[in-house]
Amino acid sequence: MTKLIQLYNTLTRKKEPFVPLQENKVSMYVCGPTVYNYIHIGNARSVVAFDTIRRYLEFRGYEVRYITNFTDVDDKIIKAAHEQNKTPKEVADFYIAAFFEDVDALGVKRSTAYPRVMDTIDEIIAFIQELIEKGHAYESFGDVYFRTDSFKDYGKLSHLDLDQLRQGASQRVDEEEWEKKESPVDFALWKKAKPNEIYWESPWGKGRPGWHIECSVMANLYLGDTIDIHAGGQDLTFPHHENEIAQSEAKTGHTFANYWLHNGFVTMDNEKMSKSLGNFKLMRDLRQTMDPQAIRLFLASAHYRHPLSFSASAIHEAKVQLDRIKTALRNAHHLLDQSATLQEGIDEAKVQEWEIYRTRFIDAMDDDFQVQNAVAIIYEMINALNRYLEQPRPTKETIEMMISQIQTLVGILGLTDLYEAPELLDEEIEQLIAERQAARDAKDFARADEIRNQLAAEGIRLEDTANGVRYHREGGVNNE
RNA sequence: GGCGCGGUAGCCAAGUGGUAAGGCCGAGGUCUGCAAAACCUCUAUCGUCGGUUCAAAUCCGAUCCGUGCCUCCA
Repeated sequence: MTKLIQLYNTLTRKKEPFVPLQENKVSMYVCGPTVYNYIHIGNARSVVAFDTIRRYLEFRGYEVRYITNFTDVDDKIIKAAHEQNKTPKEVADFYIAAFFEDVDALGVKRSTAYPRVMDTIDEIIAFIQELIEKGHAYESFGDVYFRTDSFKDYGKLSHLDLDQLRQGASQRVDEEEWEKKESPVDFALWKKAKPNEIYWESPWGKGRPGWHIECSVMANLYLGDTIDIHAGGQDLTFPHHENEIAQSEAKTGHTFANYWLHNGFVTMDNEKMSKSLGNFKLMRDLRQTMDPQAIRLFLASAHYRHPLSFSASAIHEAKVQLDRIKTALRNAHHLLDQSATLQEGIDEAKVQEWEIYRTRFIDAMDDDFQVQNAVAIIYEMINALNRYLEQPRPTKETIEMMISQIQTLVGILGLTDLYEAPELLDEEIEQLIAERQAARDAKDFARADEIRNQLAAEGIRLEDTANGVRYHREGGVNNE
């Protein structure tokens, strides 16, 4: 694999060949959630999109250091804490635990580390101090602001014009801020604590970090001055990521991140799903009635930068597709279990054919992570597998090769454990299945169907095949 | 106003110069005692108008519609 991965870089607005700083190693920072609520499917999309990219980079042989933060100091958390009569840390801890439950269900791989603001205060203060020393920040009435005019590249990521931003901001900023800020576009690095707010001691008095500074500090702390990939939702491009660049590059004098990746939104009725609009679906609620793996497959149904329209029927469609993959794997395994009747040896022509599928999958992913095209190839593989299983003389090793290929590629999409060996059945049920076979042999189809229906009522589905009875348990959520 | 994204079959969604991937749904068929699963076949000329070209969904111009960021938001 000598070809380079191409990825779309928000910074240059172009697809670029991906060349990490160190050969075979990738440093990646993805902005994590502010933990004052459960995550919704829009948040999940971001997590899943970059998890898939991370998994793909690992598949391509890179060692990925993958950092996601938790914002656990923030206005909304403070507000939630007051309302719930808890400390901010308690609120954060609660929603962090909930976050893991949600993303674990989606098959998201754990990050290398999950830094939290509360644990990074000292480093944040030191970082801000350095910015002040270098003239890029100033203290004002207990707050500290970033001096935007001191950073000549401001706006390079979002491609916004500083003068226009200044105009826009000047109309919005209130009188109090006017007094405190040198320029309306300056943003807070440190906020003076209001009464009854959580605070830390600092050279500027009691206060807490602003929103943007944490990511600059954590990325620097865990990944160094320059990182390979920085990612997040499109809505973070401005101001969050723009400000991160300003802070980090002003401090270090080095490029903060070489590649900026931004995922598109999940929409509801053609509108962006967002907490502020209130039109969101919590993962926690969706998981009650929808298979999380189907949700994950749904999230792979469009390119990560494009909008993705959420609907129950779309998830249902994904569930049907997921079942198609699972059924094919199950049927293949069923045939393998009849290995006495299978031929030995491997079909070299099939091996070659399947290398082509693999290559096409890689080509799709190499081109800015076109998962929806990669998934299309998986469906072609499923079709090819199903056809092969129907051949008169399939060989054991060939089937195993196909299963292995499918599982590897589907695993990159975070869909693992799609095949579970059929659980052992109760003796009673075994008896019934045997009885049904006898009934069928005796052409007593009424009795045979009766038993099949009875077992179906217990969630065990029987399928008659040329290679004996196949059964599986239908369980879990149905997505109906 | 500035900076973007998108308009492809009933639905979702690829395709960025050579006569439209894949999936869902639907119809028909094969296999099966039936069912299930699977397989096979069928279903589009690409928002509109104009231009460039031997050739355009794909390039250029115009236009209509939807939508995102510019303030917290994945």
